[in-house]
Amino acid sequence: MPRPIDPQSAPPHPDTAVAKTRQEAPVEPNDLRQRILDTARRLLDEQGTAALSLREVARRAGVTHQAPYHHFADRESILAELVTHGFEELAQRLGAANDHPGPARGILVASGIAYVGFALDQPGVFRIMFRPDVCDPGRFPRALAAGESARGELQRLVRLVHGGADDAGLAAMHWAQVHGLAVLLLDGPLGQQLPGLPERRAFVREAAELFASRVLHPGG
Amino acid sequence: MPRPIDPQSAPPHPDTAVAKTRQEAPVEPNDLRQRILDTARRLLDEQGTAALSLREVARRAGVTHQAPYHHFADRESILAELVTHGFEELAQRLGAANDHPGPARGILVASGIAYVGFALDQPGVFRIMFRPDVCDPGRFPRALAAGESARGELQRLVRLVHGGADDAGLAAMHWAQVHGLAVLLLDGPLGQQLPGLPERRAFVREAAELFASRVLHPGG
DNA sequence: GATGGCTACTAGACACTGTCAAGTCACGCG
DNA sequence: CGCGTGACTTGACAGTGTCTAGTAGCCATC
Repeated sequence: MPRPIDPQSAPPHPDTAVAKTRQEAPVEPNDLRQRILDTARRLLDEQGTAALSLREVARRAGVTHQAPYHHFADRESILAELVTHGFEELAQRLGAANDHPGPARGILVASGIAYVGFALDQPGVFRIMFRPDVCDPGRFPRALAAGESARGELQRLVRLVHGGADDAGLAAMHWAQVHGLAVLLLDGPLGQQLPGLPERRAFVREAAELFASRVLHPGG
Repeated sequence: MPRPIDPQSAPPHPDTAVAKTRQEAPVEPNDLRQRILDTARRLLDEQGTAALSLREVARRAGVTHQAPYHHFADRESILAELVTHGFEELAQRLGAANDHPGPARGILVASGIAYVGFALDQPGVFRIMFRPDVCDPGRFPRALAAGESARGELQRLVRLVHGGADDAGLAAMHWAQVHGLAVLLLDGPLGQQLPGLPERRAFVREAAELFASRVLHPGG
């Protein structure tokens, strides 16, 4: 009874011999698991969630359609792993922006650029990171935890920028701003208007500066 | 050769006799087309895009799995029709908010509430309105046009609120704010935090007021 | 009143999908 | 040597979107 691996548990890490003396694959350090993840991420970027089929992933990885099931419980588990990694990287990028020295305004702009930059760099993963129907947070606590770590960085940003204030409304406003910008650039009208990546990045910087100038020195 | 209906073309509107003297269905004013759309919308709200199957729609509508193909070219066409209606309703709601008498601040708040309110009222449709992989704007010009009409209302809002200014950056900032708020409330951490609809509406009002107060009286 | 076309379906098939169950094959260990 | 186990393969099943062929009822026309 070769039970499939539990979702989100650590990989078996079996140190299985690298030199498997296979004929077809010259190098292949064994990790089909990693190859599956990479292939899935590429397919996600190219064609979107709906088009991502486990069988296509297996085909591109050069194995049969059932091989992925030895490393992942089901399709959702693969996506959940990508989502988890995505949130971890997002948190790291936001953290780096927050650690940037300088005035609050610079931190704010850097953070916005980091958030939207992540979305532009990894559109496929970003698109499924906020979709409970694709990756149910209840089923995948590790993904949830990674998401909350990213959220923690955003709250740290708010404290840094607003002089220690820990206002939920302020935090929501910042998150909504960067998230909305990312979504509209990826899939909304802003994206249709700005097809090239460099233009998009320039626009993000501009928008972040505008937002910072409006939000940091309120008058009302 | 009973060609299926062109995508996004007007329905045939055949005025086919209401009194079809069917035994099973007592009333049924014939429009299977409308029933399909209603059923699809309900399924979309309940289970999301991935779970929406044409066959399930047909089953719930009490017809065979091929009946929908007489009214829609394919699955995507059904979704595109829902998206089109969604953008039309969104534009109408935004227009009503813009027409509201009173100061700029009130208009701004009403517009934000209208946008996010639409997302909260029609989550299933809202979720697919900004996903080109679900409804390709190139294939469905009517959906694209409806989207641009909503966008026009948002630009009108910017002009109303910022004294005639027609700044693309300002418009993007506003749209990103309300869109991000909607997405995070529906599928993001804000939604997990605020499970009930009344709390969500209250939060939206609060966030809109905060945003308005910050944005309308900048200091930088 | 029979004919033919039309609309609005039904019925069957196909390739494709995710997933379950059962094999297979090399390897390490007693 | 046998035996379990990890890493697959093979085969099957139900469910899906969509293509192709029908067919039942209505309409105007000859």
